[in-house]
Parts: sequence; C-alpha cells; structure tokens
Amino acid sequence: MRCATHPGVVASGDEPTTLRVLLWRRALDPHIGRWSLPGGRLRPDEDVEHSIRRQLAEKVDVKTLAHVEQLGVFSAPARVPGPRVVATAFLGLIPSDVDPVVPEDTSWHDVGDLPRTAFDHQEIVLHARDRLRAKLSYTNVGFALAPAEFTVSALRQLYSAALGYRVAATNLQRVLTRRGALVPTGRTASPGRSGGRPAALYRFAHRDMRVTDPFAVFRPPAPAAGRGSRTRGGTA
Amino acid sequence: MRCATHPGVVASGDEPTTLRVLLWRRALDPHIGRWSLPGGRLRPDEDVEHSIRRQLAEKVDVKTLAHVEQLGVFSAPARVPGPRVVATAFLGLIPSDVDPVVPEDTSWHDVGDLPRTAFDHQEIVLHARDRLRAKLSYTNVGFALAPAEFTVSALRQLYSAALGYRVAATNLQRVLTRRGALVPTGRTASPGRSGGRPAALYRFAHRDMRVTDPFAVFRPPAPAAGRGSRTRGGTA
DNA sequence: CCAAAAGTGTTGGGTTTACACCCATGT
DNA sequence: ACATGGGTGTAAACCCAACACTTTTGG
Repeated sequence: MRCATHPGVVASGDEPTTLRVLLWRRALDPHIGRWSLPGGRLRPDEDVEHSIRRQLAEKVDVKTLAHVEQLGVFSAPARVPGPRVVATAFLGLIPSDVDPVVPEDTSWHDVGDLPRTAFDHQEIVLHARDRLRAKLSYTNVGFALAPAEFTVSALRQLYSAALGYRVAATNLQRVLTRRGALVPTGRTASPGRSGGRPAALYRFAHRDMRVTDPFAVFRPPAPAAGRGSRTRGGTA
Repeated sequence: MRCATHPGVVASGDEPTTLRVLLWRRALDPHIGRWSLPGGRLRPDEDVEHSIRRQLAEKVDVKTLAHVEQLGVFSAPARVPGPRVVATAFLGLIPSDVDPVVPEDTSWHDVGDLPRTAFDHQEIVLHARDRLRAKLSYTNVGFALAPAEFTVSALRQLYSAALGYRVAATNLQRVLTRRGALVPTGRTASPGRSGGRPAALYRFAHRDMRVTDPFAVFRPPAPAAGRGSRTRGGTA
C-alpha cells in the first residue's frame, strides 16, 4: 500500500472570467492520457503541507503559492486501481498576475468545464472550488488571487470568476473596506483609451488568511464594539 | 512507517454545562499513562471514516455516533516518537442522553480542562472543539448533541456547554425556528416541583448535517425569497 | 394569590444590496 | 460637449440581541 499522495489544486482566477486549475496529462499506466492533479508521495521527514509545496515546486515549477490549505483525506479503497492509496488533498492559490512556466504536459483548465480526469480528481477539484467560494465570503482569501496592487474593477472580475456570478463593484469595495481587508495605496491607474475616471489602486491589508466576518450567531455577551465580538473559530 | 491512525474526538454536551471528550489512558510504551484519543490503524479495505467508526465501535463500544466529520491530517514527522505516523483526525458527536458503556481505562473529560494528553491529541481536541463551535452557528449540528425530543431550555444548556458561554433561550428558539431546523412536536414536558409553565417539546427537523445559514456575503442576484438565495458551499 | 418557568412582542443596532447620482478623463 | 468608467449617498430589507410582557403551572 502506498502511503499517501497529495493532489494539489492550484487555482488562479484568470483575467477572462474563469477560475482555472493546473492539470497534468498522465503518461503512466493507470488512467493514461487523462488529466490529473499534480502531487506525489509523502516523504518520511516532511509533513503533508511541506510535501505538496515541494511537489509543486519540483514538478510544475509553482513556487509562488499565495495560500495553501488542506482540504481533507480521500481514502476510498477503490479510488485508485491496484493497492489503495490514501491522498491528502490541498487547495493552493496563485495570484492572477503570476504565470509560472509549467511543463509541456500540463495546462490550465476551466474549473467549470473540466476534461475527463483521472481517479477521483474531479471530485477533489470541485471540493476545492466550493471551499474557495465559501472562504471568499468570510475571509480575506482574495489576497491570494489578486496582484499586489489592483483596481476594484479588477478585483471584481476575480471575485466574479471564482464565485461564478457577477458581484457588484460597489459592494465589494464597501464590504472589504469595512472589514479592514482593503487599503487604498494612494496611487491610481490610468484610464484606458476610451476614457473614464482613473481608478484608485488598492491592496489587501494582510497577506495571510484571516477570518474577516466571524458570523457566530449565538454570540457571547459582546462587551466590545463594531460588528463587534461576533466570534467564531476558523473552520479550516 | 505506520500508515495512518485515526484519533476520533467523541464529544457529548453533558447535562451540567460542559463539553466532554472520551479519552483513553495509555497502557503502552510511548507516553504511557497519558490520556489519548481512541483510534487505530487503517485497514486496506476501508476508508478513513469507516475505520474510525469501526475503532470506536470495537474499542470503546461507541456505536451511536449522531455525526462524524473529518477534521484533517496531522502529519508532523515528530508528532509521535519513532517512525512517523500520519493521523486523520475526526470529530464524532453523540446525543446527551446516550451513555455508552465504555471500558475501564477510558473516561470522559471536560474539554475545557484536559489532563496531560499523549502526542498532539490536545491540539486535535481543541481543533475539534473549535470546529463544533463554528458549525453550531451556521448549521444544524445541534441535532447530534440533543436527544430526539427536548425542551428549549435543555437545548439552551447544550449550546451553552458547547459554546462556552450562555446563550439566551429566546433567541435560540427563534433563530433555529426561522431557519427551519427546529420543529415543535406538539407534546409538552411536565413542569418540575417548583411549578412553571410546561415546556413545549421540540425536535430537529433533520438528522443529517446541513448548512442552515449560508452566509455568502457577495451573493448571487437573488431571484428567490426568504433570507434567500444566500448560497455557500459547505465547508466541511 | 405569588413565585417560577416558558414563550411572545417590540425595539434598536448592525450589515448588506440596490439604485440613483456625482466625479474625472479621453475623444 | 459627450461617452465611459469610477466612486459616493441613500434607502430598503434583513437578521439578531436585549428586554419587557404575557401565559401557564405548582405551592
């Protein structure tokens, strides 16, 4: 029994309006020719997160992961032909302006229109997508999809791509600002050829994931202020 | 290298006002005498959830798990002395009125006042507690802590125990009712010796976990009604 | 009739969406 | 000037906590 693989979902909100995932065309026997998530075996001297980061760096040259998060274990005895392989799945995000040089046999695929995948990798990708969508709502994960500096319109496109529906720039601005996730840099972008008011440039206040909307509904007495002491443990 | 263990956090909201976890006093060499989570090795023909259910049934006679959920993988190379062991941690819940017969060398411990634990099991328990607290807010997991039928006061005690602070019966009632999680059975409980209005008995509408408060903040256009189409994928 | 426990009405604060309106720039 | 984006103001909807008040029982 192989001990563990780590399929990593490396996703990037792409300019057009889609969320994309990096897949690898299998050259080896089980499910040859199908698309699979990058990953590999866990070494005895590393933990699973270290392992997935190493796999992505070594095999597909992805070294700029802005955020990495564990999704869960996939362990159905028949998920892979032959001896059972336990996989720990991850979600990895890279900013939209990063375009790593990936090997010949890999390419980016629209998460909403996946090709035939190997093993249970489609299930894993969809799981990752749902996790990302959820966290966009109550955390600042957006920072992992956006460039260091961006306009609200650009951010709106990224959120729309990841969520799968159109979000309004107005509200995106206000919600993220009130939560203290968005900070104006003072600079502005120059308008396009067609004119229009120059857009202010923003950045995320933090570059590590935090819960920005703790939504505990049965909340403690609440001594403090603001949307206040709504307290909730992060969900993972 | 052992391939995987599955520490299962079996928790129960207890009458007094505490959240408790079932721990096992180790009789074997590494960390002998310390308290550890029940669990064991994964068999080649079962998935991790099947495994943890089997372990709990076989070793501590816990067969009445109302809810089981994966927490994540713990894989630090030194988390256990000797060859590395990868563990998949679980949260399991049993209703407050169930009191399984457990072996001599196990007992229930207040999660807020844990004894010295083996390995990283304290971290796992606290992780489980946080997950439970989070899900009490936006799902109907309460069903897994409560008996089949209960009064709002009793439910209030369970929520207070699990959350670690006092929740008001009034709002608990209203929130769960609005969300469609709570249903009156029509029956009532007789008041105690000191009098008082007889309490109505309720039950949870569903006995499987569902997201009752999808809190997507950038939500889709919203064609429908109610707190409406706030849509979010479950986080797990 | 009084105390005790349960349940309902009402108010107020906070958050978010929707939409109208003003601002700045290129042609 | 006008079209084109960008940004702010404001109103309506919704949800939740707190608290007062009513209902139903035992002593």
